[in-house]
Amino acid sequence: MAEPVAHGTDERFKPATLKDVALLAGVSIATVSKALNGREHVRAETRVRVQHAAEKLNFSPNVLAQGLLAGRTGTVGLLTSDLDGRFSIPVMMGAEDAFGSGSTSVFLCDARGDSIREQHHLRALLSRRVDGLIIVGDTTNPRETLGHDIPVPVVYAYAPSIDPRDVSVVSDNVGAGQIAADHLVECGRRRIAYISGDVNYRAAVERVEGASRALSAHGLELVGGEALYGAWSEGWGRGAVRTLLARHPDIDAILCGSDQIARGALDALREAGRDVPGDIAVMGHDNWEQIAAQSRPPLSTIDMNLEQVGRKAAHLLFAAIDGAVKPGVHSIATRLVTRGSTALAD
Amino acid sequence: MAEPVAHGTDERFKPATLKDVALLAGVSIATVSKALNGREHVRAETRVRVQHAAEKLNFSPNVLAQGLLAGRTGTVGLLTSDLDGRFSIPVMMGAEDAFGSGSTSVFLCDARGDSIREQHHLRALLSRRVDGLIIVGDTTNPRETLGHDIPVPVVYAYAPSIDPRDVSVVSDNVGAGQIAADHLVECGRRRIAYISGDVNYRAAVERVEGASRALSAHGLELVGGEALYGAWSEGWGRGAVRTLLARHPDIDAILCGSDQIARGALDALREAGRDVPGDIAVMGHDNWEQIAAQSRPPLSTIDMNLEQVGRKAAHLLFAAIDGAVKPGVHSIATRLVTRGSTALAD
DNA sequence: CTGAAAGCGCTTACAG
DNA sequence: CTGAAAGCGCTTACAG
Repeated sequence: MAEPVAHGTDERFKPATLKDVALLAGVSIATVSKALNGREHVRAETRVRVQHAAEKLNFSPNVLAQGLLAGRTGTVGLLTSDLDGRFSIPVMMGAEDAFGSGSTSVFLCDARGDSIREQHHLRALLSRRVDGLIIVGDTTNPRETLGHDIPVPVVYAYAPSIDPRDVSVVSDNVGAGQIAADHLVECGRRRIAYISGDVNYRAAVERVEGASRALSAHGLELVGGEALYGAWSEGWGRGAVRTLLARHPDIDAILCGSDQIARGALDALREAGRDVPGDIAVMGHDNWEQIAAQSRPPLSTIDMNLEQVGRKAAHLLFAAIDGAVKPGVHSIATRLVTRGSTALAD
Repeated sequence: MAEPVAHGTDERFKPATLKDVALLAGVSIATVSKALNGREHVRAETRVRVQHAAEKLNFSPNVLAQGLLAGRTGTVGLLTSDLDGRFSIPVMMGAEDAFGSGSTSVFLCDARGDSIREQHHLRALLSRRVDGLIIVGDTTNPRETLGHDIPVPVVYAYAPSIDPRDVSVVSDNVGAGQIAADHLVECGRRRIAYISGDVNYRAAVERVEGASRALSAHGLELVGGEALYGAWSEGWGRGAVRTLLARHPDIDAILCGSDQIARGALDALREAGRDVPGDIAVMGHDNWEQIAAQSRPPLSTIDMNLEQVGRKAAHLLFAAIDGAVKPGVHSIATRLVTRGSTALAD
């Protein structure tokens, strides 16, 4: 039985090159290139012989060399500030999916919210001659631009660039608030309170804005006249519910700025002996599966379609690589997901 | 004011090359190369002149061309089957961190658990002449090997390869169970029950095994003689607690196979009127921040040090690229994280 | 239909 | 100390 030996640099054979294939097939490397790339002016018989030789040698073309010639590498950089985040990951998945199913490979760089590290990665990516860049933010708040002296197209995803001349893709948070409020009204609710998250997040404010706008359209307004802002936590959700029940015991729905807040709200309502959805309906935002599906009752919420944000960013980047693209902020529609917490009482 | 025009392929200037720098500095491209790379045999004065020219042209060497010469690209492939997962992401973060802070760039590929897609990505990665590969699994269960006719070194992370001739890095799940049980015993608990997850997961079984072993060392055993296996969900945690309280009302601690299960257990205990940690201590596994820190009380748990798993995988890959590496499974120690749910009753 | 040659951007012996 | 030449692996006009 052979000793299990790990590969070392020395023993490892180099991959076959055009030259090797040419030698084996008994033709020139130019002919091999043409035969393998489906170019015309190659005799069918020759082409087959070359293909056999290539297969036998397990030949796969060196994409670096091709890229050097073509002036295009077929690579893009995905520069995130937060590999950790629940929100940036789905955006990256969408982008990876859009690129990876084609012949574009993506370089992953995590700047960890540090602009020094971002510059480092940016330089490395440009040295590798990526064809374009996607910048994935860690919050919905606008971020500073990378500038306009970068020699390749750039698309900002999730967090838009603060500079309107850049191309950005975001979820439609105003629309999300509207959809949520409309759903509650359709479920027959009229006394709707809003427990929002951290007021410093644009998403928090925009979702409230959308909800208020939708209620106005129905001749309604938020209970208490405005949303309660706090933190993106279950604790805040629980606390806010207690406040709310004391001040407005007759509410029939609570719209929350996030699923985590909603989860806290559900727990506090249950502990206060209020029935959901019979007595009070509850909704969240984000469609964080692990939270929303596991709450009691399961939570109706808004899916921000983050994978779509990533896919759209990828497509815009392709377009920009191929030519000009209209700058500005592209907004992706969100989607209602109904679960038990807003079930109709029929 | 200038019209905001997005870059198109045509108008975009090509990055400067050695030739451009040579022209500007009035020397040959060979001299530029030597000057910029700190090679000797260049007059100090000349070197400075070249450096100035390079700066002026914003020159950054084309790493593709360098790689073509060197036979090394300074890139690695990170092939995951599950970009979605709470567990694979931290592993990837660790690997990205270890590579990215050096001069290695990482290609991200998500196979989405599909072996066709995995083969597709594998081929693409090899065409790009990556120097090595890290395969990140989606569960702790061993996965099939990629084989041994791959021309670059491969390291498996999180999910080990089923083939002992491969190099794998995993968290020490047996050790995790031991640490958890030891902690409960140190907190003065003696009647410890175990609510595990899905029995088909190796991690579930190994954690139980570690806990049982640690208890034996203290002359104890699990309440009921064995662990309760179920699902990785809060619902299972709640249900199992009810069963447990009915059968063994005198337990003083519950060790759970995951934080999610523990979260369910905590909720059920509260609703049954049992005090945690006064009456019963509760522990989880995974240190899933969002769950563990937000439970009532906050949850003591075991951190699986997944970033370390990723970092270790990166270092092993480096070693393998530079020469031979001892095959086998490398196990990363886990770490106790104490919060309120096991606070000492003093 | 086939192949020799030039060239993508770089580095490295080797002459001068 | 400096530069002309060869070569990494490929593709693309251009001769034959």
